[in-house]
Amino acid sequence: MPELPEVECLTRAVANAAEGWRVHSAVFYREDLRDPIPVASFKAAFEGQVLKRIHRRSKYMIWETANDCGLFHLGMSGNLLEFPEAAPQRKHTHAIFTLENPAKTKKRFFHFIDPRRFGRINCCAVAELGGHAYFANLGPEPLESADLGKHLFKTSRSRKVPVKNFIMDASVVVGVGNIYASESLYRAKVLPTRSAQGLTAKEYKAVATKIREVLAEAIRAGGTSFRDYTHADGSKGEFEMKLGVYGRSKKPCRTCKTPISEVRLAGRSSFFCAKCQH
DNA sequence: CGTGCTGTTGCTAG
DNA sequence: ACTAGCAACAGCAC
Repeated sequence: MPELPEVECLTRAVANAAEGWRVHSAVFYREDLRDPIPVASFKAAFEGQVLKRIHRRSKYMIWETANDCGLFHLGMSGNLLEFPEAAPQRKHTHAIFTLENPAKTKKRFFHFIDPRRFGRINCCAVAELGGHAYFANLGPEPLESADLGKHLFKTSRSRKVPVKNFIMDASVVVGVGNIYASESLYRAKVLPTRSAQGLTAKEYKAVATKIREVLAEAIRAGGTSFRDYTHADGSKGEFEMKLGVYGRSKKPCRTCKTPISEVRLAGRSSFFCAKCQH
């Protein structure tokens, strides 16, 4: 499920349900995700502690207690869903976090599910968060970076990779995954195949504006642009973002009716309109 | 049955 | 400094 808008929406939902609640227990069913889960440290850090703040950085959800951070990445197929059950409800449930309200009258169960196991669950001290390997080499948050266009232009001067790969590089800017990379370049009217160093400052300003716009719009739509994004009850969310080009190979461009083109860039499907984008 | 895709990211070799 | 290629995995469309 994960690009930035999906992680942002999920993080807000979890924050609403879990901030101020105490971690009663963290149970792990397997620890061989992309990185091994440090089960003992995680349990030692979190069990019995109150979740003070739940937020997002890049595509990581971060759970903060007074001293520790839990780090969750959903990889390509991960989800963190609330169920009314303390026992696994899905085949690929790898961890269950039982939370308790301050009065100890209610419990909530969050299930970490990830069929492909590209996700991550890790932890570190609050004081070490910024220097953690997951965060040490990240570019700015697009939604918090008002001068993103200037940043992209400056950073791209010696980069020959296709601009689509450039904006997907998390050390350049975080949170632009495969879908929204195609979408923002389509809106900015820039071909994804162009060399990053070939774009002008003006073009990067447009690219930056559209990255921010498309991510904000996807968040507003509830992060439901994905084919298999579902809530715990199986519902899809109330509305779905209308994608301009992603997955629309050979279908008419929504602006000029030209059939949408598809190419592979760095092994990833990439979509564009050969007439609208230059 | 196989084959070739799929939302991520970081390592490797060049 | 920069880049392409690949690896990790399960599920699904064909």
